[in-house]
Amino acid sequence: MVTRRDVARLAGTSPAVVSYVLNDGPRGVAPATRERVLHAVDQLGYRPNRIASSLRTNRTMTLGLVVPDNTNPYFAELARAIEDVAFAEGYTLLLGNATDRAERENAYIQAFLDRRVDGILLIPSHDSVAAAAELARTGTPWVLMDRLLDLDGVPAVVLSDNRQGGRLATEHLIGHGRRRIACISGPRDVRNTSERVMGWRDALAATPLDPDAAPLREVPFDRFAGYRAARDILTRHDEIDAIFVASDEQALGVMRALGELGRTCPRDIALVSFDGVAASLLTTPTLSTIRQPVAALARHAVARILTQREEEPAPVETIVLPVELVARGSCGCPDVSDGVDYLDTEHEPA
Amino acid sequence: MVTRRDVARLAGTSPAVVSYVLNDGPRGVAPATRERVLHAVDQLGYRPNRIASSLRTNRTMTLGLVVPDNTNPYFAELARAIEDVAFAEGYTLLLGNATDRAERENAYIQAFLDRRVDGILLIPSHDSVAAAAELARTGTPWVLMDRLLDLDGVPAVVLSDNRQGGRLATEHLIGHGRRRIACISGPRDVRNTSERVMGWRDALAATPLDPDAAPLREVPFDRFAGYRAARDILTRHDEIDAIFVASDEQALGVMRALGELGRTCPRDIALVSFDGVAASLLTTPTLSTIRQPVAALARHAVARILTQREEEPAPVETIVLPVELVARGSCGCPDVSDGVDYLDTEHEPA
DNA sequence: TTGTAGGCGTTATCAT
DNA sequence: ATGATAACGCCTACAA
Repeated sequence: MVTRRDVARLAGTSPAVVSYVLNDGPRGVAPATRERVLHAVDQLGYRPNRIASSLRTNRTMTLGLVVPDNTNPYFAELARAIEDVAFAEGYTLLLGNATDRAERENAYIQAFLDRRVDGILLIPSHDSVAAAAELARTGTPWVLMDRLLDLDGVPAVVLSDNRQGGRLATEHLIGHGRRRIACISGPRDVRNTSERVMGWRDALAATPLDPDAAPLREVPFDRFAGYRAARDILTRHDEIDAIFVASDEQALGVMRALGELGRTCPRDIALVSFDGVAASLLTTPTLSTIRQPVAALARHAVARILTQREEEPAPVETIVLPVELVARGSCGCPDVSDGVDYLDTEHEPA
Repeated sequence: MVTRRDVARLAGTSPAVVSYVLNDGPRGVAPATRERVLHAVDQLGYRPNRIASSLRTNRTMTLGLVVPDNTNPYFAELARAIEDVAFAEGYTLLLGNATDRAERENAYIQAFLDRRVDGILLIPSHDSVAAAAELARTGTPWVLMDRLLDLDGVPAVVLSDNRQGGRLATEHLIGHGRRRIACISGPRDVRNTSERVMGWRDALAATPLDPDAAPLREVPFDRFAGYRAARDILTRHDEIDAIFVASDEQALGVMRALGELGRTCPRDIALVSFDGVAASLLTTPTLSTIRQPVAALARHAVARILTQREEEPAPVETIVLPVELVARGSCGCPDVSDGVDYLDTEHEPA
């Protein structure tokens, strides 16, 4: 391994000077020396050892991200957005998949802490975070994403306006003349989900349906669960003419169920879901959905961590970003029927 | 920050002994002392600093993974499988999204090398890997995954039997009585793709179609490209009655195109695709596909890296794993039509 | 069985 | 402007 020493020797100077050149400071270096150093670095193919540097500076230029399930397209897209902004800031991302299990979530947080990451972004799998105390103890900057939590000492939360999204979706269905609107939502111990349900209830006030008696299923965030819930609702409640689904993933399963039950979307059952993942453009009909501002969420979360490093106080704050209804085919709006629109569609999250 | 020193002081012993206890060696510790140390560790909530440890031992217990696009479900599932086995071995995964760009792929490899990861798993975005030389120079264990490469000094490659897969898929379509079978494949500079095309050509020998003249489109690995290619083929070649699509992602776009063009799948156009991602279970009809052995690929790749660390010689090897045809609705086999099968389906990769 | 000390490759301070 | 040198926290060979 080639170290700074070797470079210094070849350039006829001292190791410290090599650092000054490579780090542009904290002290100046004579142009001639600088030149010799740069040349030696090049010749030897020297690359500073970031481990040693981290030990010394207490910075790893690494961020840790824990997601409930990387295989879920929404988290995949969010992770990618986060990685993009982290990369642009010179950071590398450690990734942890909790696979929806608390122990694993915890194990990852510990692993990240042990590796002295500069910050942790956490999308919690459940309503509580076992490692929260540990997190607070070490003083590592962290933010909670996507979901609220009943927890003291959370420095910051970055999420979408879930309630507003649920309301927008449901109101839009009402605008299409639907009055019997069911809801398929995520597990009850995930807070963003109950917010979406509240939005749905808010909007239901304008319909004959009793918000407290309307069909509601709280099931896991995957297609299979969505599929099952839809079959269950539709076989029991014949009057239903629309469903608000709390995630695109679940909506995919719902569409499959509609097909099997001989119901046509949107004619018999209209649908609006939540998230706005790329896959929502590929169903038939295309999925109307509440788009979450993925890129903006990522930007805020990373920015928050980075500033937290520098300044001292770190005021507690909750950042709620607005969502947007994307009306396509599944709600009854015109579908993108001839490839033209479809071809030109930019599906980069805003 | 609490260090080993603090623990030693509280336990009334020396820092070295603390290490011996925590690492189970290399020397024994008297039971009584061990007890006191463990107690002190617990009381202080001490966690060893892995940065310091890494500097000393030259091991980071971290692996780097570079994928072309984490948003592609196949890579997401593969990444997850890799992470699973790495985690089980006590390793944490650094994730790099190349977003299909060579500079970014390169930047990530460099970033991983600088962080002294214990090994790198690389799914190359293109036909060449700029950082290959660097990789060889540092001696960091690495494996190539998913795609072959014309490259000297690649220590190991782990991939599926792409050609066999292409053949299986096409032969199955022929078994359904199809004779005019087009192919939508990945970009030409991605090698696994051309293998799949070769398999398709192999099987075409049993049909009236001239393998060299049969409709073939080589387009990017995303739905939109698949969509466009399908429209293009179907509007030009009226005789086509089946398509072998080189990835599930592209097949999703193909299905959308079929719908828009008024062709029914599988009646008018039968489809078999490649990868076997979870999403292939949710289309209507469900997608017949060549399933890649994701978990096995992950196991082999990680195992290879881990053994490479320990032993010296590291013989060059190419590990080709067999694929499997999953016959569902899109090829003309019975679809999973009433939820029962569907509900019980285990879609965990084998 | 236990304590001491050298060194991993940096960074940054202190003299020169 | 530059050269030496003391940490950073841990591991382990060596001496006691």
